[in-house]
Amino acid sequence: MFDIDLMSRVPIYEQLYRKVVELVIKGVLTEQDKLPSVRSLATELSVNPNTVAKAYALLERDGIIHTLAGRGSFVAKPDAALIEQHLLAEFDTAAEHALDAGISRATLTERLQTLTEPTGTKEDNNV
Amino acid sequence: MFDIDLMSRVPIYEQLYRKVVELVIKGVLTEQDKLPSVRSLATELSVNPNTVAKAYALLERDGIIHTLAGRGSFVAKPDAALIEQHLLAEFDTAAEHALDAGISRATLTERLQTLTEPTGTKEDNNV
DNA sequence: TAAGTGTACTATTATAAATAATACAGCTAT
DNA sequence: ATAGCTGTATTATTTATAATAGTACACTTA
Repeated sequence: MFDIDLMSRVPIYEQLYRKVVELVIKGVLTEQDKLPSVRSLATELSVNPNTVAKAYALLERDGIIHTLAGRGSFVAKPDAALIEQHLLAEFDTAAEHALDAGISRATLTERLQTLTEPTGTKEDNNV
Repeated sequence: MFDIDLMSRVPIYEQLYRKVVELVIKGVLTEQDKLPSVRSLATELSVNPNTVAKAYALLERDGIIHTLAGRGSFVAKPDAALIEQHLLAEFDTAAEHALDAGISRATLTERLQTLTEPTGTKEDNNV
């Protein structure tokens, strides 16, 4: 579920951050879902509790999760607009790079139509 | 020309690598163009010669540039197909992430049409 | 009260990028 | 030939930061 790559150049705490964001985006984690405790997740991943705590702190800072002292961390009300904005920005960047390199808009448009539909990660409610 | 960000998390040698690739893609650097010498570029960037040498070694390894011992480093025959493949792969990834998040294909297609034309980096031969 | 929660703090270790200082071999122009 | 460029290679050191380790505190729940 929260599998990470210890060999990656991107820090573990950042991998965890992205993983949670991804799970929220895909609807696997929804509002008020409880995240694993800092200590339990650290144990599961064979990682230091501080590392998990750092990831949770960043998620809290960015409003992805919220924390109740002594109770745990929970998924906050997802800000769909924010997430969409982020994904569109990444899309724009990639598209602009391609355009700058001389790849035609038509080529990208065609390509866009051929991409596979999303896989059933969102509980298959997209029929 | 080869400006880099010393504060970035991405290593200087990798920034240099990407910069050269970008300049080749945009046509600013073309076949047989001579790159600055390891020592001169290192001085210009206030960076250690070893760092520039590492970037050049990677560029050589990937066939972006070639080296004549004692003469210097020169831009190799650009493999346009390879570059295009790389850019399209990045485009696909960004698009798929957006689709996975529930953003519609139509939204992305529309967005693609509104993106600005490439700026005049390619010597304005794109009229 | 006991056990679990997040948080905070300091100190230490591990890793990798970057630096520093040389040395070597090939080319080029004088 | 020689001086001054080129790229390359090597070793050691410094620096930055991620990750670990250990502890303590305040809160909540059973």
